[in-house]
Amino acid sequence: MTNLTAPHSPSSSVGDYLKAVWELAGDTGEAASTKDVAARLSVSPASVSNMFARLQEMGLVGYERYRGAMLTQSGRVEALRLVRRHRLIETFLLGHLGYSWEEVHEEAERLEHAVSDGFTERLAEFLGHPGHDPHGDPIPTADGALEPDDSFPLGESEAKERVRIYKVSDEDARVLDYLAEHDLVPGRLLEVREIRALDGVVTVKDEDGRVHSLGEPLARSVFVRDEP
Amino acid sequence: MTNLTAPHSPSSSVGDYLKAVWELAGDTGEAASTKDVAARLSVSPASVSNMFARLQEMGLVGYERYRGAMLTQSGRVEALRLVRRHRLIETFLLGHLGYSWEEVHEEAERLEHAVSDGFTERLAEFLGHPGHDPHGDPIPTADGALEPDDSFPLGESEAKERVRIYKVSDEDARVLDYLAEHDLVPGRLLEVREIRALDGVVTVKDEDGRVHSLGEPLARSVFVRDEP
DNA sequence: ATAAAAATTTAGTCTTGCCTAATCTTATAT
DNA sequence: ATATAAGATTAGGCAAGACTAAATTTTTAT
Repeated sequence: MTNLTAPHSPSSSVGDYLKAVWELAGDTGEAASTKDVAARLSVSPASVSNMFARLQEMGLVGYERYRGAMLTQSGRVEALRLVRRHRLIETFLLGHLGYSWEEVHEEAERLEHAVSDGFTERLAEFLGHPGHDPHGDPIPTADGALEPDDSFPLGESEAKERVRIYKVSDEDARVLDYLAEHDLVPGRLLEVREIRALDGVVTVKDEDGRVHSLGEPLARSVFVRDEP
Repeated sequence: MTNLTAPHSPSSSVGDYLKAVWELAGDTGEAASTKDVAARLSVSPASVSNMFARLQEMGLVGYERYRGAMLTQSGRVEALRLVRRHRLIETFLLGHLGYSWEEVHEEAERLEHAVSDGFTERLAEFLGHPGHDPHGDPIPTADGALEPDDSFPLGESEAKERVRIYKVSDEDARVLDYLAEHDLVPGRLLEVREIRALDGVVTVKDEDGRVHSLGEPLARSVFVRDEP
């Protein structure tokens, strides 16, 4: 095959696996399981076993049979390159092309394998070098540094606290749409009124004085940090 | 393989071959030869024979052994979809991301296989639905119509004619750079002063009164139309 | 402690595209 | 008209990645 991918860039499949391992096990020191990676990539477990072995050959993961895989240093770097691409592309699609939350992930997933590092950096320039994507997730820098994320779900905060929305989970597009509609977006300052243990409903007041009652699924999707 | 390409979209290789056939034989009624396609795609002739047979299976080309391939109606539609993508992407890369002529082709070539039709149309919207790419080549419409191109090389015009630059050949980036620097870009109005048969040098005067003498390689790269 | 369930790996295929080497057709030049 | 050259095709392989089915290991539940 004519190699049209950038030099040193592993194939797009390899990248998918690395990113899946990163998303599942990240920097936790845990290994990602065959089953979880298979589910995330919609691929059979057998394919994952196979790929884990190959990734180890390439020095991108540490892998022990029946124990799962964890990223090596170079695997992490490679994964973060893809994450950077993905988040920059999402930022562009949402901010400039009018994509909805629903559509954006799939397109970005496809594009992140096709663009070069050169494209990525020019896009970053075009976007004004954003530090976070529209969900609030931090964008790794070109040299692989990632802002530490010490946010926690709104559901785990305490009444009376003042918190700032750091990110919103990108798992469910409907949740995202609801939150966006109510202006519960990254950067927003909230005052926690009540955390009801009984049903997990969280009541907050936003900067404009509006009060929101969020059930457990919503409260779990909003990640906040304490505001001094 | 997880199918991440848009529905109904042939694989990226298939698209490359269709585009190559279109670029080589276009609507001329001629067939594209194995050798030419092989050279254009940097692939062995054997691979081309193989693919021609497969493309015929799929109804995308008409193919006769030892005679080459020509696009069928549906092959042409598919090729033009890719050409549309390619030209829109180039327009974006050159106009908004600061790419140079030199870099743009390769990146667009890679991207055109990764983007969906949805992306393409949103990009078109973002760009203001341009009818031509920055070289002047017409961009096929979403429904596969392509503006007829009745331009001819500057070298074949006649002295005293007033002509307008329609497009510049994208074959040689150095030529492109020279022409851009001297403002010999699509849309420019020229008055042909002299066509010297001896060495093929063409002398023109541009809208601002500047006079340019273009040797045969340059005169061959500038395509013009008669200006009434 | 052990049987059953769940997770993982191995083994064997398939498809897409590419390659080289060998053969066959067509075109060209005497 | 025919020998040679050029072009195209066939045959046989290889690699990446995916799959299913069967075998194995680990975990869980009694």
